[in-house]
Amino acid sequence: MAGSVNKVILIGNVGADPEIRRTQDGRPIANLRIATSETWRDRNSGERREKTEWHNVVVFNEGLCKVVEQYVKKGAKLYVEGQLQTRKWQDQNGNDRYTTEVVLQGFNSTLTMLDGRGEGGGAGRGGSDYGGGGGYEDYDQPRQSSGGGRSGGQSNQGGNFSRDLDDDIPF
Amino acid sequence: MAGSVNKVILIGNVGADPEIRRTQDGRPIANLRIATSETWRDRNSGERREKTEWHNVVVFNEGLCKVVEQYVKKGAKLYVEGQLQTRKWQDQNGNDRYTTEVVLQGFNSTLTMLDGRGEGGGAGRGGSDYGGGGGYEDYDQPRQSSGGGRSGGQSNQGGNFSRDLDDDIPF
Amino acid sequence: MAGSVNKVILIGNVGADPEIRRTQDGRPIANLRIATSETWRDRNSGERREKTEWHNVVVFNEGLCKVVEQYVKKGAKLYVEGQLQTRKWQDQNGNDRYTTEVVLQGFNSTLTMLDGRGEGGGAGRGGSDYGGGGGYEDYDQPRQSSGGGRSGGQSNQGGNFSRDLDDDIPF
Amino acid sequence: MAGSVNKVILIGNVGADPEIRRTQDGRPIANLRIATSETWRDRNSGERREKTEWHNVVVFNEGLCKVVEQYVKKGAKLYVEGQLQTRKWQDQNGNDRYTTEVVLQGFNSTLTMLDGRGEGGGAGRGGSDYGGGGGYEDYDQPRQSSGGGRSGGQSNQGGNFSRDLDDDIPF
DNA sequence: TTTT
DNA sequence: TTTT
Repeated sequence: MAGSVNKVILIGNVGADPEIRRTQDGRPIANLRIATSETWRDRNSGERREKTEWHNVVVFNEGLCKVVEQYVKKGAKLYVEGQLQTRKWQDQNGNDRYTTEVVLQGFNSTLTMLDGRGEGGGAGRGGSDYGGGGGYEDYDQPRQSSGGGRSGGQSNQGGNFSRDLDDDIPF
Repeated sequence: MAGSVNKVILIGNVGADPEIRRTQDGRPIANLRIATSETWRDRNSGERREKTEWHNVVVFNEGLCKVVEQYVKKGAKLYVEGQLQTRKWQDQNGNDRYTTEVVLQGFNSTLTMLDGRGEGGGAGRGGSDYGGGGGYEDYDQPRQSSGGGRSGGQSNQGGNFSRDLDDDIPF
Repeated sequence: MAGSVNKVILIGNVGADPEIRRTQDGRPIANLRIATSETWRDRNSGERREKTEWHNVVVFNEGLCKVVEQYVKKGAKLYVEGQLQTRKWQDQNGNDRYTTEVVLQGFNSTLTMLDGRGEGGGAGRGGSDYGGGGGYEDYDQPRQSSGGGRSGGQSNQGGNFSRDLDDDIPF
Repeated sequence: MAGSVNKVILIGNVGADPEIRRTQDGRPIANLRIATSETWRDRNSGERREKTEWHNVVVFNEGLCKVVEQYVKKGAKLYVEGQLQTRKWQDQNGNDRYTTEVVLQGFNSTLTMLDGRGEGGGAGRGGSDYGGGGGYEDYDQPRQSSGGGRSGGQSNQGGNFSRDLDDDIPF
């Protein structure tokens, strides 16, 4: 289907220390429970009311898994951006069951810490600085370079381009 | 909890004509199935691959329900913006089951038609023009008016403010 | 034009205490400067680099203005959701100039505080509880009520609908 | 700054055939004008009113530039996701001027065609299938492979991970 | 002018 | 199970 978008944006708190597992070939998968909540004042009683929603978040992106592993603890406030995905499974009676998750995988997923908790001071976004994850690693590579860079067929790690304010590009 | 966000944005196609039901007190509820899909080229085989995800969308907003009722048909391409919500129910064996839906309810939900199908040419957004739905009905009311307008206690339907380009506000 | 979306989402810090002005007819307008920044590691030098972007945010929504007035101070971390808007003005030489701002106005604007600074404990979202702002005021009013509620033609302030987990609606 | 988000989402129509220029080292830059508009009914006169907003969109992402070059024409309806960026320049009198643009650059930018115009039937998203642009090229590469894949230092084009429905990962 |  |  041409022209499709599937995006979830959450800001909420992590309900428990994340679980991190590994696939047989060693890739990490992190599972998070994130709570969002709304408060409002009941129109009749005037009481304050609150409703909390719990979200299952699954992180496949390797760089973001490292961020989760190192920094995310119970209670942390996070911004996450991912996709909705429903997977089918069988319960012990062989009945089909469905679970919907927010999946962070691929180039347009993000996880950002919104408080300082559990950190030395850094933060995690898009896997930057963490090695594996579609981040800004080549954001500032030299554009003038002729030998390597993006001209080859193999090195476009994320497809980013750099643009400095003092750039000589006339636009 | 202070500072929480729960937002889903989908662009996709409607899988079937929507069902619209009514509660006992007459409020409409529309249910939609929306498909989003991703295509990519398999890195090894070079084949084009596609994965489709189906989403349950539930519309509680009355104005948006009217839009759905009048304009949304099978195949329509929609933009929807709502919230993730998981509800618990019991299956026939009394086991707890959970279903996650994208809920359009309240002031920051939107539904917009992205093709002309089934329409005379208009579109539905935020319930504008459809009466009940938190839209722009008062967007351009006269700000100078002293008698009516927003000064009363009952008529601020959505809390919008107007700002014209020729406004005399010095900012 | 049918089917248009104009949305900006920012998470950043406020650069200075907000200015709040009033129009001649008494409506408040809040101006905020919000900084977002990206950090990345330079691919060649290995140095950490940072780029900060400053955004002009204008709040027309009355409820959100109250939140700004009461709680937002220099340094606060905010989530804001609004629209892009470019306005034309003349400089002292009579030349046309253009300024692009993030405008919070109307039903799908949001401002949420992401830290506790400057607050007694509350938070501001969509103007809830603050009177004017398209929030959840009627979110939980009794649907069964026959006397008041949403059954009239004039009182649907925001187009919200309520849905409790223990609702008797069969969906 | 830890925990910052700068995101713009637009759905609108392209006002003119895009201009594509190249930097001195050959990288493409596409400039688009995109119109979004709102319609509402004037509360007093009952007339339908419309306000159109024009956005400057600059595409640095190489894969997305190819999509623009090949498929985007005047009148096309697009979904774009990028960042706000204000650049400073000098007018002919040496005065500082500022222009704010929506920049598509890097891993979390997207451009998707929402109509079939000017296309054979395909669509452009995240540069998928178009070579350079942070798309899904390696979405489905074999995870079991030991020789190539993501283990080397050169081939992680976007940092995506694959997850099939029939995956043997126990989660 | 914020923040880390 | 989080947070305010």
